[in-house]
Amino acid sequence: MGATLQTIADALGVSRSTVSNAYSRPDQLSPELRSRILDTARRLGYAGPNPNARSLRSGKVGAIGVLLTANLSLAFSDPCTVAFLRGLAAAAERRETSLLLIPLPKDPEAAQRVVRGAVVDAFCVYFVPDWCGVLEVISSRGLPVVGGEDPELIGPDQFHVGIDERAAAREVGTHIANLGHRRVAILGHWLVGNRTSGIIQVDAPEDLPYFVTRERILGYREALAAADVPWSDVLLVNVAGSHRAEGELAAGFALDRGDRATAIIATSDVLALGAIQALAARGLRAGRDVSVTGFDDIPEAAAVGLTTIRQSSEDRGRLAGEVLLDPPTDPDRRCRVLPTTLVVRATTGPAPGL
Amino acid sequence: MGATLQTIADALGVSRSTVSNAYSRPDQLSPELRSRILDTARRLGYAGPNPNARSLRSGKVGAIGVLLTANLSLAFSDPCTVAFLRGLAAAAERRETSLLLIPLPKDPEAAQRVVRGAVVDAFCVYFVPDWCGVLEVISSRGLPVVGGEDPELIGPDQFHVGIDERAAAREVGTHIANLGHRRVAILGHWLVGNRTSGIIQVDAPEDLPYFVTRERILGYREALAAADVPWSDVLLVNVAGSHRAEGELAAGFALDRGDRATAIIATSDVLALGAIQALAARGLRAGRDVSVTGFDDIPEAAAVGLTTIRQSSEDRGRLAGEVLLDPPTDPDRRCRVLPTTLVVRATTGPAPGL
DNA sequence: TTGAAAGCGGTACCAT
DNA sequence: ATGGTACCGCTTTCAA
Repeated sequence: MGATLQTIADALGVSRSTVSNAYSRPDQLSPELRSRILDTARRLGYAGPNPNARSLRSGKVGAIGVLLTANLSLAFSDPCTVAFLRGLAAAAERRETSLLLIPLPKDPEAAQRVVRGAVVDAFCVYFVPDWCGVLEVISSRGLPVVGGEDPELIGPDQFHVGIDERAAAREVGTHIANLGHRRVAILGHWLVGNRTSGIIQVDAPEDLPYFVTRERILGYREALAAADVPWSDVLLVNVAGSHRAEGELAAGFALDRGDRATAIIATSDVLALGAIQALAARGLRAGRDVSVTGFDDIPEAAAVGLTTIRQSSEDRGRLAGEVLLDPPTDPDRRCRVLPTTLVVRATTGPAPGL
Repeated sequence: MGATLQTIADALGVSRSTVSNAYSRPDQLSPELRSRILDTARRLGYAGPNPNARSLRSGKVGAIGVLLTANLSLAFSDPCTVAFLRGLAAAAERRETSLLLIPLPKDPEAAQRVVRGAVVDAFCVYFVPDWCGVLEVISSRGLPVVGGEDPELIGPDQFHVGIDERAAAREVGTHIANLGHRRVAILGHWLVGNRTSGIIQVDAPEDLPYFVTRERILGYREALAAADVPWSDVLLVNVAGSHRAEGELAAGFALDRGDRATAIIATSDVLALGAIQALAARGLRAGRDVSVTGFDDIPEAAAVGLTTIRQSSEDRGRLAGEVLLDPPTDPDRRCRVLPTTLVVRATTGPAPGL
């Protein structure tokens, strides 16, 4: 406590450099002197070089910053995010690197401040709205970034690891259209920034703020349009969260009206599971009365027979970590697109009356 | 990139202090000058004060270090750990604080090095073996710690947030003994340090390396002893992990032998769920043929009717964060013991033949 | 092998 | 309101 390199140096009558070397470059001094130094340090209660000072000097911290929208606690509720972090963590620990989980304030200015001030060597952005400007801050700090969101990340220190969100969503849309559904509702998590769930009208989905949900919506729209289901006929429900209960609530908007939807497309499995609950509560059966699809293929999806898109969030996290920890020199490998599969199970079936 | 405070100062012919103030203390200079500074900074691609340098000088980082044993990725697999982190995160984000998730190497020396080098303001230790010496490193760094493990943490900067592990375990043991069970097996996660599951003999549980499992084992032993079940009759199985599959495997050791156990006590719900699977695979029913107990009361426990100890890992995490973020002045509040309850459900019943 | 000195990029106190 | 000037604690040439 309170002891510094100098303290030890003085106590032994050696120079600071030597003490520093005793910790950071053992080969630069005699083993004997080194052990004398280490002993004295222990005796004086010196904990070793101050990490702050060391990283200021060396420019390395040993941590990668993970940018997560809004509440961190939510990150730990969502199975997909947890899987992603698990993969990322696996990659990080192999290099004795830590993960700095950074809660991003809602206010863009505050968000930027936080990103500017994070003590890290690199960033991983996960589910961050386009407008908050954190990518700009990162690049102005000159730090590497990997994102699953913006495939336009292509600078020398910028990487992309993700899936083809739009193509995957298109598969879902096509599947639903092929089954003859014409009254379709889409439950989208955080389609818009506000905090309340409800029906919204989005004439231009290309302007939605979150890359992931935006792309998925665009994919659904493309597929439905190809099957002559006009976008204006599609009911869009914004879901202000990623919990099952919110999915259940949101599904209610699609179910409790005269022209009940015959198909509910959810942008995540968690929401879809909620929708299935909503059906059950109304005496309806998923796959017969109303078709339901999800996205992600979390473990529970298989258990309830949910039709969904399979992706491996864990792989995605792992790859993101690896890309950051030893950056590929080959520019082609700076952008990785992982595979997805449409998994058709029991919750989708022909539109009733066909 | 490459621009510093000085760069901006020179460009405007003002002093570094002023530029610094423009960022850190807006009230110390005229709004006009401030905006001129900020503009120039933007123009010159200056990202704002270097976080490393700032934290070296100010002594604050805005992050709390979370020490997790072995693989971080495991932390994200275990529902209990995830819940704990969720609570911790909730407390942290309220103060614009980040969480540095630190994977602790197996090797004690490496572990200490990592802890010594972590750029944080405080630590939270979660499931760390006694012998690795990280607590000592933390205290020599003079940083606050909160742990759920060692209630002996009582220094002015040391806090404890946990449950009475032993008393809770004692309740389980008493419950099992009261049901008449005499052939008892205990599945314990990480009872010993090695990486393989199997039957072990532990004559002195008080020497087990992990606080949490040690206390629980001691609690079980006390309760069983009080009911005249000698410790030497109890089958102890070490489980090298915290996955359901490992619980299933471990339960096999207790089931596939002549004097099959009539009760399986697991130190966590996840293991208990695995044990129930092991029973099913052998055509046995939990609660009738063999009683099973868990610990934690994770959501799935209720679903399968598991008898267990209820605790709130999320509360624990939240409280740990709060204690670190604004330390109680009252010494009594430096040690918080959260409540637990024995929840008796369907997986425990009278010993067969009674 | 060891030591001296110059930063790394800021912040904070004290003048002005 | 702005500037001057010590540091913060360590690493890193370079010289001895």
